Amino acid sequence: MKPTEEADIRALSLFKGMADESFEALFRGAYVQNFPPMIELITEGDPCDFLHVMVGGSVELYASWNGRETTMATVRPVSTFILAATIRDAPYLMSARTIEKSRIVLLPSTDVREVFSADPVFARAIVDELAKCYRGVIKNTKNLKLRTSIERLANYLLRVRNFGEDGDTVHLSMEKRRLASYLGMTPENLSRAFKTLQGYGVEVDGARVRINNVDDLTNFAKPEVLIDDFTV
Amino acid sequence: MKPTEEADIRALSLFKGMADESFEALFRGAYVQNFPPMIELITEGDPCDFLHVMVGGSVELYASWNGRETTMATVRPVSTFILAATIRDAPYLMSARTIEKSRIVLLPSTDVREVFSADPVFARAIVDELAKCYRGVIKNTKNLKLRTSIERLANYLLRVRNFGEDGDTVHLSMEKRRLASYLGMTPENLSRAFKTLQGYGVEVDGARVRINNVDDLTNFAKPEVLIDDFTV
DNA sequence: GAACGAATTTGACGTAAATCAAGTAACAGA
DNA sequence: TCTGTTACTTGATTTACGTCAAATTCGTTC
Repeated sequence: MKPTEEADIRALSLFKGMADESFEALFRGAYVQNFPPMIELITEGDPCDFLHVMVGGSVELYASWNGRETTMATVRPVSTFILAATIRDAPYLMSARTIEKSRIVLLPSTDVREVFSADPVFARAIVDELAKCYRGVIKNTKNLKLRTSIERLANYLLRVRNFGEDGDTVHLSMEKRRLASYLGMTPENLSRAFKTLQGYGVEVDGARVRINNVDDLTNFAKPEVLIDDFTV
Repeated sequence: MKPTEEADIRALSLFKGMADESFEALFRGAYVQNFPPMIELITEGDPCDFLHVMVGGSVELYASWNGRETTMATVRPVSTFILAATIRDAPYLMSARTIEKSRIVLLPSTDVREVFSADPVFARAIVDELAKCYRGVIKNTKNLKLRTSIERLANYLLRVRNFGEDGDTVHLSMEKRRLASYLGMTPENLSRAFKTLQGYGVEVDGARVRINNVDDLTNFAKPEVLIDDFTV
């Protein structure tokens, strides 16, 4: 692991406050690996052997049933994934594959659970992280059950937008078909949803999206802290 | 609080292993209250002052947005709700109302957080509980995104059924309109979904449901551990 | 047990979204 | 630069689901 990477990981809220010796104990048994794109990292149902820490690239978490598949989340550096399975020593509920070339630190689950027992600061951080993740999924459920697909897209755009003088812009950070799946719709429907949002000043050019009239779109999307603000 | 109630609460996985003095410290500031039906206990967005422990009755957790409303869960004794908000000292993401006359123990959030810091066994139990809740919500998301409403109903029936010699039966433990909302559909559609499942041997008579051909229904529903088994 | 109101069911209909089938644009590799 | 592949878009169609309105059932109160 490169020193800058270690510093980045150490700065994560999950590891920030913990004692140095705990951090060392945790990362002593760590593997760092580089993966090519489209590699299946974990498979749902498999036992959970490692806590994963992203340090480069991007990873898609997805789930399947009966031949269907849906994107649950995309993970980017620097962050961890599959904390809950690690803690409970339970099988993965989701699969993960690299989207692009990715660099990932693998922490043996047993080490995580050991350090958890030994370091109360780490324990507290894990609880905070888990509670945050839980609340994130609850918000996602509200989003899915209370909104139409067009409303979900509109709120997504508002959430990931970059503010600008002459209106706001969005760089779609994933392929449209993946975004569609994440938002719970088909690629065809996403395409049409973008068309509908043209009526609210949304202009699409490949992965570039312009929001020409933020008020109009906001008025339509009705974003709300308890659904769309992932910091609360 | 009645002694039998205290024993029931003590037996919850969340409180089972903790030291007696921690348990006492936690329940010293507790209120026990009886609520009539249809009382709004908590409102989404409000600050979280208490961890709630159900000891009698039943409570609906629901969420609203833009005039729409959806049932997120129903809680029954003996169990807790809104642990994540308590831990993070964050606003409620869901509202709660009593469905029937209910008896609830209210633990001040500050006490929960204090005892959490003092008792590592309790801390560990909270982490376990949170991880379990998190995984429950993930399963729910998979259910919503990967299945049609009829498939969700079929799997719900299989999950809550009581096994019997001459086929299995289900007692619907909530009104159909609430079940519909929980499953992400309208009451009208639930009614029609039941009709569709007649073709797979499902017979409905009020809140009583008979599953005449378990194999047929299972074959259609394709239940799966990683979605439908809430113990894993 | 009669009467009321609420929940549920049913049917007709409208809307949202998935599917199917081309076609077009973007992109990677030769 | 050409070429094959993949993603994206568009239109036509089907399916799933929601809405509306009316009946029917159910449970509760008097």
